[in-house]
Amino acid sequence: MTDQLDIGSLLFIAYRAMGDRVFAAITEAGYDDVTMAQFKLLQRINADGTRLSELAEATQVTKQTAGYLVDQLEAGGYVERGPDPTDARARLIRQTGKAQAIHPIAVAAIAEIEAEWTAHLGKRRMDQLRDGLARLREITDPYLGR
Amino acid sequence: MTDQLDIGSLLFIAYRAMGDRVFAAITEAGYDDVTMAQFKLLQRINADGTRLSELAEATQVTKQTAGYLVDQLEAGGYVERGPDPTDARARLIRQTGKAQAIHPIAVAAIAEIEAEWTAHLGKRRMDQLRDGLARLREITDPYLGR
DNA sequence: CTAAAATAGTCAGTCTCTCTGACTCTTAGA
DNA sequence: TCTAAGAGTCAGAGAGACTGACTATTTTAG
Repeated sequence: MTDQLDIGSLLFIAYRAMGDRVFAAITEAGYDDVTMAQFKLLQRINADGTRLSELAEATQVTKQTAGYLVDQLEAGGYVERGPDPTDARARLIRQTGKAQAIHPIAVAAIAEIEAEWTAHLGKRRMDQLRDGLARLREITDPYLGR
Repeated sequence: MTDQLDIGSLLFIAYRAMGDRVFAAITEAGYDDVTMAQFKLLQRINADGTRLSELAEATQVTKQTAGYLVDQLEAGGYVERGPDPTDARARLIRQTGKAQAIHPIAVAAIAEIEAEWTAHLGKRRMDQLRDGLARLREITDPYLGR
């Protein structure tokens, strides 16, 4: 059972390996008050601002959980809540400059890890892996039905 | 940022999609007292019995966390703790028949999801995906250095 | 046009998982 | 032998996730 893992466990092992290292890079760069859960949420906020419900759906947590994480990000100065001009019930969550500064750090860490993975798998297999995962997202990302 | 996700997020989305469904299948089959965290641990117990430290390392949690989960699995009748004949400090954790009965349910659920994924990607791309992930495990699974 | 239903978000409470730190018991090494 | 390392447990704390109940606004149906 240990040697022949299912594809789900294989996905998790790779995800975890990358996630831990990207997160470590961000922490080491001085952003040590952002947690993994907060960072995942941050990644799903787009430039025009994103609603709490959308973030909750994208990250597959309840609105309450998303609200809890946004509270913390707001307290840390990473996001701002503003009104949504099209709907007075809703509020738009936007990244601040502080949050945007994290982006290049994450990108650099990801590039480094991807380079290691490419060195191990070879460029062709790495491209196939990325392509397969991107296509799979079409049927596995609930948020893509937005 | 939402449309062009990094490979880490892509891995997570696919993992989550599979994990949720396998877990739902197990729950629906009546094993509704097993949690996701417990199931992940269960998957890493091999036929000869596995030490707590090994489980902790394989699932990337502390020994305390692994112990907490094993306590619950033991209370639910899914695992048993026995002595390790080769080392009196250690104990071997073994799956009971009840835990083994979960296995075919998980396998069936995984097969169903993989069939859907194969239908979407095509057999060639699916095989490449599985192959890529398995090879990646060589450098991303800390437990493989056992 | 108004009343009912749906949607966006918050507040309160709880539970699970995870961690750190301190401890015991056993084994292995100098 | 006796000291260091390893296996596991106990205790305490915090993060993140949930359900349920609530307010305010928008949409839909009659």
